[in-house]
Amino acid sequence: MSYKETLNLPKTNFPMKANLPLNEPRFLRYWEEINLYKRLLEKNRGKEVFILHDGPPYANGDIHLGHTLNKVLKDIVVRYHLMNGFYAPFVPGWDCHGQPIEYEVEKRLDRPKAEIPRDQFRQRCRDYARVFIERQKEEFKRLGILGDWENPYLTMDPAYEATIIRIFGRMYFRGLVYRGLKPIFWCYHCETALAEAEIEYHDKKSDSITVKLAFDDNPWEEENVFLLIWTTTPWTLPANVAVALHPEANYSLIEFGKEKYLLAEELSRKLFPNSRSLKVVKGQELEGRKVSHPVFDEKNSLVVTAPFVSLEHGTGIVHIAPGHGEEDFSLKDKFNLEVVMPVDNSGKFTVEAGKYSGMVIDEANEAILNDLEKKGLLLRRDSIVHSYPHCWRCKKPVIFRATKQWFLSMEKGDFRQQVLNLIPKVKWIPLWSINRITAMIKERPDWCLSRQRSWGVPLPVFYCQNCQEEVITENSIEAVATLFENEGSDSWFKKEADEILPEDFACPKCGNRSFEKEDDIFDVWFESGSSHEAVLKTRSDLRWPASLYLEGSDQHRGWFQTSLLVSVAANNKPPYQAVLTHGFTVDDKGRKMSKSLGNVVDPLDEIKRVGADVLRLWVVSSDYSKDAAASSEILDKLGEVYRRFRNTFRFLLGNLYDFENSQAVPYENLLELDRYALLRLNRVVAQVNKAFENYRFHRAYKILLNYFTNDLSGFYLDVIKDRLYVSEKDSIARRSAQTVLLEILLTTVKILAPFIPFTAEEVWFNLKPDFKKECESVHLSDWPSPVSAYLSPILERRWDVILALREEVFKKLEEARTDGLIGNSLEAKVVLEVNQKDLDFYREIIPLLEEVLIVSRVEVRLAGEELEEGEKIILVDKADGEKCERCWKYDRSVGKINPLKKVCARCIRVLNKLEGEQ
RNA sequence: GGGCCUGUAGCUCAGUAGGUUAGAGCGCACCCCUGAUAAGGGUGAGGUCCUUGGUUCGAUUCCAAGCAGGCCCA
Repeated sequence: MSYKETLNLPKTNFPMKANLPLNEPRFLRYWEEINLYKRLLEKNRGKEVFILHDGPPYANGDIHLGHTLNKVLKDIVVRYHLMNGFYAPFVPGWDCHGQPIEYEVEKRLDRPKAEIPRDQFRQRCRDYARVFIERQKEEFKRLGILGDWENPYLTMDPAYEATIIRIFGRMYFRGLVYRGLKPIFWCYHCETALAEAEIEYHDKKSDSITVKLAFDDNPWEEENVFLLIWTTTPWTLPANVAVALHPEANYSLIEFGKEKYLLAEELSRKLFPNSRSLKVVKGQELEGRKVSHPVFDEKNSLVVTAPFVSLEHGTGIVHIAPGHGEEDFSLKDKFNLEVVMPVDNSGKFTVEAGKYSGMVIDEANEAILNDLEKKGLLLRRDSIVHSYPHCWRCKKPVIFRATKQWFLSMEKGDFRQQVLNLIPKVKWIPLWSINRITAMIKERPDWCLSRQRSWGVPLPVFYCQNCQEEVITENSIEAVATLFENEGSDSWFKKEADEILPEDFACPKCGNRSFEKEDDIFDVWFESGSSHEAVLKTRSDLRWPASLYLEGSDQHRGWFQTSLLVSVAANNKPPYQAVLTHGFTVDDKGRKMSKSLGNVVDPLDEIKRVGADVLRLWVVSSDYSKDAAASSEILDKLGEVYRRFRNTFRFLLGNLYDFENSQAVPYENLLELDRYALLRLNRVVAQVNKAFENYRFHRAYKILLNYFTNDLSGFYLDVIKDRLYVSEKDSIARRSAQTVLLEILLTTVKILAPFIPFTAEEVWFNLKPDFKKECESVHLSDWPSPVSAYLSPILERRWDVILALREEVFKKLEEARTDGLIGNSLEAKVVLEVNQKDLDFYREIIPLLEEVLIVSRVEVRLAGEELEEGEKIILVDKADGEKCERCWKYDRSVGKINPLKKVCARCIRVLNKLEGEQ
């Protein structure tokens, strides 16, 4: 006969199989229906504010795993704060302007860009950005990211654009902004500036020349001494202002016929194998000397040193023209070099180039070489095939060319030092992050704010048509800002200067009233770097400064830095109180993800395969302070972890099917084991809370997983099955356990809610309304805090002993199992032989031990031999009596009371009661 | 090439303020159960703590160099 139907077995509709890809969208719809985000803010209105300010992703392409890592971490922070009673709005944003979108739109044009009016082109860029904003929005929502998705901030919003203008004005009036030269990629065929991404590298055959330059103030004892410079661009020689040596390298003065040459020692052996070295000096020693100019007799050239000088090609001495090279330009400040740039838009030399004026650089190349030859300065002329930048449109070689740009100065008004002083006021997580930002601020050059592109916010600068003065005044700034606020920045391209400026606006310098508009737009980093101002200060529900910025470590150069610079320049304060940095996503071998390696994990695929909650579990299981490794195998393993959490919830739910709040047992009346379970729960809550406070989510994850595995599945839930299933439904033994089960369930489902919001909500759905205290969503519930009343050192010490004993007994039971003595542990009887002093303790807890060890009987007796205190001998034997067909325990009473029923005395009592009820 | 960071079991992570046999969860192997069942339980095997030097009575831990990888520069 089966007694199964007389047991209280678990019942629940919570399925074992999650089918997250199919079910998660249901919860998304539900959250939208109940307007969860708004409700959460309502709940905490007026409470302490916590602002996590979202760093805007670029509005291009689908989200990848890096976005996933970033936004899930943010979401956990936000949800944690919301459940903890903080007013924690989360306004997501997008970075909308910029070259990549412009490039994509340009690629899709059916006619040349020049034939399309600027505002129409910009409209296409705007449409393009919109498409991806909508796409990414849905993708982020699908990940379970909670936020104000109805009202995200966009850097292309008119109000946002207006803020950019006003901030620029503030920085300008503070004297931090100036106009200067800087070399950029330039295609003189298309007559346009090019961005890095518009450059293709192809092999090109170039001249490779070695030029002799005499020392102006010959420091050598020898006569006829020349320094040998090497270059592949003779046409840049008119712009020469310096020659650079490597500071650490050795330079050798060698004898060649009647002349003596100076060049890098290791290269001299290659170029002049049979020559004699007269002297060797370090590059450093020659710094500050002057040599004759390669082109203009009346000028000279300064000897400088630079670590980028190559000792692999040429002579180890390079010609420096800050107007035509980025590296060359970088030496400008250190050596106070002039930026000479005698080339116009079409690649023609200007009057500045003297006799070469009017020549296109290619013709000039020949002329310059001829002149060098005539003067006897051209030592060698070869050609070289090297990788050289080419224009993506016309495919012709491009040049580097200095043009007028707008800069934020790091030095004016002691700005750099001001920023450096403010860095320590921010909390940087992890700690090393402060070193990185500090080093970068220390070293960074002036910030070039201007770009020669179409898709962005125009620089609000006017130029007087009469005196050429650059005009930026309070009035002009406000006029532009207001215009952008009302009509967006496209209006800049639709209107003439006089339509934008106030009516009787006159040049402050000459009084003239006609102006031209600046053609350049802002660097997009300036736009995103202004977000704290454009978003936090303009929305009534937000607050400046932000409580936290949370981004990948690359943002030390990017957003962390640009935001800091903008904020200090405009407000004299950092825009954030704390900055949290995370690593990058890599594959399971620690390598970066790339299509060519074939190791890319696509979050959208994984959502369809394993679900967002499993993906979120991956985020949480990774230590974000280093790189996060992902692969489908790693995610599969997290699927296993997920099932542990899920099945435990299922068990908890199943055993509460007949429980009501009114049946809860007061703490004082709980069985000891159940009180101990509450104690453990509270230890876990305390540990988890500490981990959350320090943003150590992977620690919280581990604590919880260990708790579910060891404390719950491996111990408490396993042990109390007997009580739950076998005892009378309404017995105190059962209700005591259920009381604690409910507490465990409610506590853990809340704590796990930020990690796995979908599953937590699914659990919540399966809870009786009675348990939920009218919370329609687990996310609207309050975060659990530890209950100190549940902690008891005495109880804890007692159970340390019991659990240690349990471990020892389990080893013995396993031996018995291997020997074939028992199978199920209920087939066993455990005999403990102990020291006289321990006898009472163990005798007293025999019933507890029988339950905790899940054996049919425990006997305790005095050991026959001498034992130390605490020492014991554990014996395992087959249990006496017969197996009770109801509770499966072995007992001598089985079949004794009623020979027809093979059940034990305890079960008879329950059965009689049940029959009596019927 | 430079700055910052990372490197502990197959995987994800603890840990050692320098000191007996370096831990956990997962995975794996073997076993039990069949009343959490495409579940649950038990036991166990896995480690030159990246490498090499140095400091020390003693180094996975401190120092230096190197290797591998990541981010940012050049």
